[in-house]
Amino acid sequence: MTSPRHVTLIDGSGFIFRAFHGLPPMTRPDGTPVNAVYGFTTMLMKLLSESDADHVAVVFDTSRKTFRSDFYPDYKAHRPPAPEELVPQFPLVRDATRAFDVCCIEMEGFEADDLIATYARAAVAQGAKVTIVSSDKDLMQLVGERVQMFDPMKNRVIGEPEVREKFGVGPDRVVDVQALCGDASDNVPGVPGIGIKTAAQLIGEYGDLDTLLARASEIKQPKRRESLLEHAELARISRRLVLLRDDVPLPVAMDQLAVKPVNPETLAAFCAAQGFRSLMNRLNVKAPPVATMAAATPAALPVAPKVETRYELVVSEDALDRWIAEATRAGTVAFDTETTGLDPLRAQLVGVSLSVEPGRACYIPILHSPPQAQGSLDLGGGGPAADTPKILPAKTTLDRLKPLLADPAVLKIGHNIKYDMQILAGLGLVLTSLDDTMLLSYVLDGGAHGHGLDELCQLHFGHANIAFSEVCGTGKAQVTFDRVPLDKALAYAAEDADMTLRLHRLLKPRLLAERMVTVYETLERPLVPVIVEMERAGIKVDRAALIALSEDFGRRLGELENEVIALNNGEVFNLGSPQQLGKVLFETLGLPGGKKTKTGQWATGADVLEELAHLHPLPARLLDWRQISKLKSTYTDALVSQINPATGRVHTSYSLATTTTGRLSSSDPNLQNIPIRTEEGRKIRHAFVADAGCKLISADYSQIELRLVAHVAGIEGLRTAFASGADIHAITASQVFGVPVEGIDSSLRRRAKAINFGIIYGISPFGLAAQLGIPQGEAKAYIAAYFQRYPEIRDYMERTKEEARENGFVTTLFGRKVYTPGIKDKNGAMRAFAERAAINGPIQGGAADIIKRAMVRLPAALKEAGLAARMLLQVHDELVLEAPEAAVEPTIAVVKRIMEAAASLSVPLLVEAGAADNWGEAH
DNA sequence: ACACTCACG
DNA sequence: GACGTACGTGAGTGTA
Repeated sequence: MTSPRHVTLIDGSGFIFRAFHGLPPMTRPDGTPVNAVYGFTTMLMKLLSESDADHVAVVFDTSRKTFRSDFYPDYKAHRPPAPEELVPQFPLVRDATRAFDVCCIEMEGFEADDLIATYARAAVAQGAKVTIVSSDKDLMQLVGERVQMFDPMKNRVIGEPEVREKFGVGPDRVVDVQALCGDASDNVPGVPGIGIKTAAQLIGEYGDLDTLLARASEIKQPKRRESLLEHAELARISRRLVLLRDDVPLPVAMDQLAVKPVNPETLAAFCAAQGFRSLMNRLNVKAPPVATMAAATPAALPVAPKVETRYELVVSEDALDRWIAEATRAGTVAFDTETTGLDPLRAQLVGVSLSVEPGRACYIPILHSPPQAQGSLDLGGGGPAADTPKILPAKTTLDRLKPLLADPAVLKIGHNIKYDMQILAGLGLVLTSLDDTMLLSYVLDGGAHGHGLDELCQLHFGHANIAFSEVCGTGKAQVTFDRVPLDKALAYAAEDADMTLRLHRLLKPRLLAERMVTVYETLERPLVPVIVEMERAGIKVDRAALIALSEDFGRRLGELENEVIALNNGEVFNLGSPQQLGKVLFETLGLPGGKKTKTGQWATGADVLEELAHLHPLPARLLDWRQISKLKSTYTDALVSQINPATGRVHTSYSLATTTTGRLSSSDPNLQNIPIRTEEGRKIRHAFVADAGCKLISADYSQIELRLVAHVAGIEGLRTAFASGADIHAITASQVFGVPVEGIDSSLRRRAKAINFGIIYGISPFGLAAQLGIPQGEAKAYIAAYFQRYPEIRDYMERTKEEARENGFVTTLFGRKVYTPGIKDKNGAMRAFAERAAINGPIQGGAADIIKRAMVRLPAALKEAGLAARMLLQVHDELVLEAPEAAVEPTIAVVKRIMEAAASLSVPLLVEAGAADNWGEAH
């Protein structure tokens, strides 16, 4: 480890903005704007090739919230949000940095400038020379004997003379001048009436700011004197704002900044993915062929519904090569896989279809057995075997497809491409550069309709796709796709690829037009590979423990059943039948207070049975029976049967395009509703265990939805409550009921908690009354008291409802649309329902955005920290990871950091994390 | 296929 | 004054 001689620190965030505004718009073949990325990449390339620096880092801002905004909330507060076209470029610039194998440095709570100051000081202390690549005047205070700045856009070095020219004083007095003249763009106040010239003159005369302020009364000009005397404190605050911290703990050690040789292949892959062909030529690496941008850019107009179709069955090497070449030339190809089943871990790849222009597609069979001679049923013309052409060997096909799939310069479009990636991953094939028409539809029209391929084709093109059942049959007669005759397989599979391409041309241009680029590019698309890894990882369950639990539950069900039957005077009935139970309770036993459901049946829900429990012993027994029965059938029995024999783990499937709010959903099995609320249920959670030598880590956001309420609705009382870090429900109780926090008992706290939750759900007196078991009038009074104490919540609710009425949707803080159908329904109940959903939308959806962002960022952060931990599960506000036992502590630190920094709100985000051998104890 | 119930956030 | 309500999911069971 040699000490650095020349350290170059690049102000990444500053550069992005200047490049964005300074360069003409450029887009990638898929429509993503990349002009700032291009500018950054060329700058970095030039710098690395021309500079003699031996240590380099690119430093970024993380969020707006820094230690400065803590003591001066207006600091940089009135900056408009970044332009829509710039947002997707932020992560790409970091990708660019990594493609050069250069360190990205950022730290929550500090600006890039503070980190630069810190590294500069450390470098000088080690005897090195420092170059700061930036033109930001805020960094000029750092210039000195061994520190210079370089403006990469103007190709100009900034040393002491240049600083003097700008500020009229030397670098050591720059902060004093800035403190006086302020900075409108950063909201640094300064002293009113004093500009840069006067400031320089004053500092020149008095030496420094403190002396000037102390002797301000000596100033001759009356206005200037009064202003300085009156605003001395403002000047001191301003100095604190502009003075850079150079004592930040170094997030990355200096020696990590050492320049490494660039791997041309990594760099070429990155450039290819961005469509930077000229840069690849400069790199002297063989560029994967890419079509011209014009040819690859999707047509902006909807595709005519009726296009003549030409579908080709690919059974020769020539034809296969021709299709692959065409896809490569086009730079964009729709892609679909056909398999033997729905479970991607067990299904086998049967064939692949491709499409590069509407109406034209091919199907490449990979695993087709000739239709089995099904006795005498096969009566077709000349017999199937005779006209079944020979298909290419699977290995040939896969070997040829592999480079196409891995080629970052060719965009692969799929519909629910997660599934295809799973299938390919099972064969050791990697798919890079992807788009997903299901996710495009979801971000554009989530909540308006479903996002299945068939549904979308019907909706957008009035086209009915060939039904799967038509090809494979239904029920007992259903066959797997490998048994489908090739002509039918071609018609079905090629149509899917064709339609996927058409949908892409229709939907992708809408992203920019409807301002959904950010949601799609930063939350949805990058999540796909992350989810693929999670699903493939699965989670280990203790089979023996579940079986033992199941047996235990079975015994107790038998006992409870006997008791219930005895209580029904020995009259046998099916405990699982709500209909029979209703008759027993309200007819045979004649218990009072029966309610009917909307279909006229006796209602027998848990709330009803709890009411009845004090009149008769049977309902309580039945509640116990129901609980155990649910646990046994839905969890212990079902989970055991879901264990994948090959991995010994359960692999859920996450749906990315199901919910109306942006949440994920989990199925087959659903691992987002594993019991926890009751003692018996928790035992099931204990059966989710870590692999040998590992621990499970559970990290969950504390009160994320309520924090979002405080932030989105701007509720001052809640914000300060969260900032204090104390028990939020107790504080709410104290504020709403007017009792000091020490006087809050569990009952008051429980009521406050129910109101807090009610707010999230779009509160109503009826709902709150039902939740708390109190009269509606009382609930109404609570709500009134809450509104009184937190008046901003009422504005938020009205504002949100109005937004929904105006647009038909509401939006989350990341810009996701949540549709609110029924908001103008003439039926009052329907409308009220839509209104509550509208109020809930930005809250639940915002929380979903935040955890998605954390999930997208986490894998790289773990990798960067050299940690082998992997994400296994997401449960809306919780992430479950598996980590080697020895690495638990550092893993928790990274997970916490990434999750808490996933959004910067006006309230802190808090993540609580624990580790144990099983999920029950880790939580 | 639908209703009901209940597991989770 | 009555309507029917907490928001978002998925799964198992019974019934038609």
